[in-house]
Amino acid sequence: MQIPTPHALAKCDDCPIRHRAVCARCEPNELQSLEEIKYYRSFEAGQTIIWSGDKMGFVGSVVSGIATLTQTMEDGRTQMVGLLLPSDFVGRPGREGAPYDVVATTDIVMCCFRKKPFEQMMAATPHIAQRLLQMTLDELDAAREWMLVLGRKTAREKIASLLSIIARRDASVSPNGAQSPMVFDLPLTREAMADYLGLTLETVSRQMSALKKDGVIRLEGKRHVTVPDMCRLMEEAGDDSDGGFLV
Amino acid sequence: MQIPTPHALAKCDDCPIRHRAVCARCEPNELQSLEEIKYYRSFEAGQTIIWSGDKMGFVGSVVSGIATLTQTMEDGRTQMVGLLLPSDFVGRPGREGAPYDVVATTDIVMCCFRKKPFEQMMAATPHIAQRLLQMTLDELDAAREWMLVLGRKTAREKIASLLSIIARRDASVSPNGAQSPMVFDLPLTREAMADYLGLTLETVSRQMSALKKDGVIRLEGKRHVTVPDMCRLMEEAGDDSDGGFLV
DNA sequence: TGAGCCACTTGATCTGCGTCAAGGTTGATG
DNA sequence: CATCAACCTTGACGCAGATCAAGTGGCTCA
Repeated sequence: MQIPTPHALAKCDDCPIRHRAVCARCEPNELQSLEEIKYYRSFEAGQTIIWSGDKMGFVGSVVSGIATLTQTMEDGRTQMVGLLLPSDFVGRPGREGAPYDVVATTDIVMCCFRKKPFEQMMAATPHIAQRLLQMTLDELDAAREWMLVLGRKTAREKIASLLSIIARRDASVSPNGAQSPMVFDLPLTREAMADYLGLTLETVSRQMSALKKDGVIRLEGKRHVTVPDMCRLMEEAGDDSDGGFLV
Repeated sequence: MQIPTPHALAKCDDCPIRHRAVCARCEPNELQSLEEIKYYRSFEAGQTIIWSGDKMGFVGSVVSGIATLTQTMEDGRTQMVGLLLPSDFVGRPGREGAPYDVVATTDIVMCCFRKKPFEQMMAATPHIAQRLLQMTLDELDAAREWMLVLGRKTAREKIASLLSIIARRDASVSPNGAQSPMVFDLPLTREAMADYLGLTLETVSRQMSALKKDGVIRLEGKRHVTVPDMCRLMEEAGDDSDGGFLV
């Protein structure tokens, strides 16, 4: 597994893997401080990174791989409440415990900072707190957008919404951008998709088949998706918004 | 309408109406700067405070009354994504437009700061950005808790969850705290409850009747609710969490 | 080569909630 | 006091999606 250079991670928006908590505008001595408290952790697919309620001694960014945030009721019903893709930030400066399980769904590498020193640094470096505020506002927007999906959309619209989010998120990373046709690999099992969408895995499977039959998507194997026409997909999602920041 | 004194609003956690964006720890000159950019606005029940997409030139706190954040699809389906009760913060420092409609559901008074000067002040006063970050994390937790409600709970559980949230929120304000039996007035119509819960108003009405028949709640009129046993209500809500910060 | 497992698909049936429709209650207004 | 409009309740019925169940394809491992 190749680890990106510290330098690349210290950059922000203009870097393919944006370590968005910190920023190219940092002074050299700030970057130096970050270097000193930085380390890498990797997890295998299926491993739980943090259990709900546990203390979380670090904050960090996803370097590669996928993780999910999930909540579980006593009787086992689960709802995914967040999807962490590369460059996404994890952690809650100023908070003790984690409010939900964080689970690696693929092998994953994270770039972490020990929490205490990071918090001290945040207190001393105003623009880091402001940057985190902006990122948290983004997450809040995504969560609220998702509330509309969960509360008001049909199963077919839910699937189309999820595909559209993953496709767009993928496009923002890939070198050729948002070209039709879009091609990507689903990072989630049918069950994980169901947990994200408040559906059962059978319904997910049926709706995927229906979208395929209707030519909205093509499927090679179970995970490799081709979207011949993104506009069509977004219509199916009931999405008029021209691509708000979703996940 | 009696307006609270500026002094009360400038306090934070220990104040009954916590103007949580600022804080008792502010220096006198910071408070003075806040005074200079502060003003009050009131709206009538039903009035839209901000339309989705419009520029929002202020940030502020709810002083009295209730407002909702709602998202709407082209075909008219709507989902409430936030409920603003007294002391809640509205606004997105560093952002231009509003991502959803903000609607007054009762007559409402807000204490506002013009956005530009507030942002400047935030840049100059690190602890304000940190305080806003904490508040935004709270909102994010609430939104994610709500995703579980929307995605996985039954209609009956949804209603019980909403009642439990409002009751607890009410208790944290009222002088006698969370005593059983709890008594409060629903600040929402059946339709607004439905929009919050991803249900129809008929289903809300039916489930309210069912909870009443089963003795979980008592109703005088349509809005005045008595909860003889909060534990019972929280069981109905499927809530094991001992009262996380929800709305 | 075959056994076993996992992720997924597909079918049959059931049910919770939406939809449509008909009242009931309350409070404001002339 | 009558009228009207919100707001709410209740019933009958239908359907989207859950549930239960059987089967498929591809992978690993012996």
